[in-house]
Amino acid sequence: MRKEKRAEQRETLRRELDARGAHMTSQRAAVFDYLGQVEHHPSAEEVYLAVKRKLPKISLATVYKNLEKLVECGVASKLSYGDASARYDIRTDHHYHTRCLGCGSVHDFDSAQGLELLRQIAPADGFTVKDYRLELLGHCRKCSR
Amino acid sequence: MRKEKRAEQRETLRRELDARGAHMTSQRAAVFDYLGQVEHHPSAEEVYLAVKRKLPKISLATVYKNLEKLVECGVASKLSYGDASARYDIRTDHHYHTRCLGCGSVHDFDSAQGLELLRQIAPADGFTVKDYRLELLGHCRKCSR
DNA sequence: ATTCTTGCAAAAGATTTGCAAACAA
DNA sequence: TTGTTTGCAAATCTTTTGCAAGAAT
Repeated sequence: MRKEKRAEQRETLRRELDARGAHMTSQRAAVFDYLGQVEHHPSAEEVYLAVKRKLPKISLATVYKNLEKLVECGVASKLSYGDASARYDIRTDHHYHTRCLGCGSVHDFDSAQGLELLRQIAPADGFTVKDYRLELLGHCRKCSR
Repeated sequence: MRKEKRAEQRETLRRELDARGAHMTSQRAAVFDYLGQVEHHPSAEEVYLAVKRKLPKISLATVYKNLEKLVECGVASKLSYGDASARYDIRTDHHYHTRCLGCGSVHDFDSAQGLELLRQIAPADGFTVKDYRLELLGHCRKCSR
């Protein structure tokens, strides 16, 4: 990822933290940066192990607290719809996920017409749709052989 | 639900159990029947509490084991994409769910054109789509006031 | 100076497992 | 009779919480 992009993301984070009277800490920044660096959507455990390499003293509880804070600030989202642990995603714009039935990996995919098509699927009877969650289950390139 | 339908479901269960050398027990039947009776998608805990009224000696572990076995037999499915505990659903045909952001309830909804529309959303690059999971988040009739 | 965050350990909630006795085939 | 299932308790896994010390504003 380009440097400008990272700086821009950091600014957004700072703004959102300020708006809530929250502080910026090295642990929080590290968790945030890691989410921004990886292509996939890691579990809290994975974030912990990764950030630990830079900040050996960090605890798993701190990682959980920070992930929750990031979601609260709207700079990350939690993908709880898996079988095991929750995954975290730095994107908050509308997109969907693929989940490999072989290795369990979760990845993004975008669809230009997606939202429009989903709107056509919406039910009527009294339910007000606020958001869509779409996950494609199948096999990734590696696992399909 | 009509009696014939219940009997038909039981037959399917029996067939699938036999095919796997599994046994039919009163606990297993009770768990299965409860799933077939309710309109919503209960958690293991709820199934446990309900079945306990008929079989006071049943344990939560047994309920978990049976729910897993039913999924394994293809006569129920597990809806793990929530924030808290998993939900179980006796339907295995293709349909979708609504999840209320207010009360957390999960319900079915069918869509005639759904599958066709979803196919149009599918990504290309090396991912083989086996199934779709679509959940609509919003507010049910009760919670939207 | 004040408020927030950290790290630790303990707690909590959901689910799984080991095992001897009970049950279904 | 043989293999499966049950019920119990203990174990496991993920996530949350209480709290005193440390860091950010």
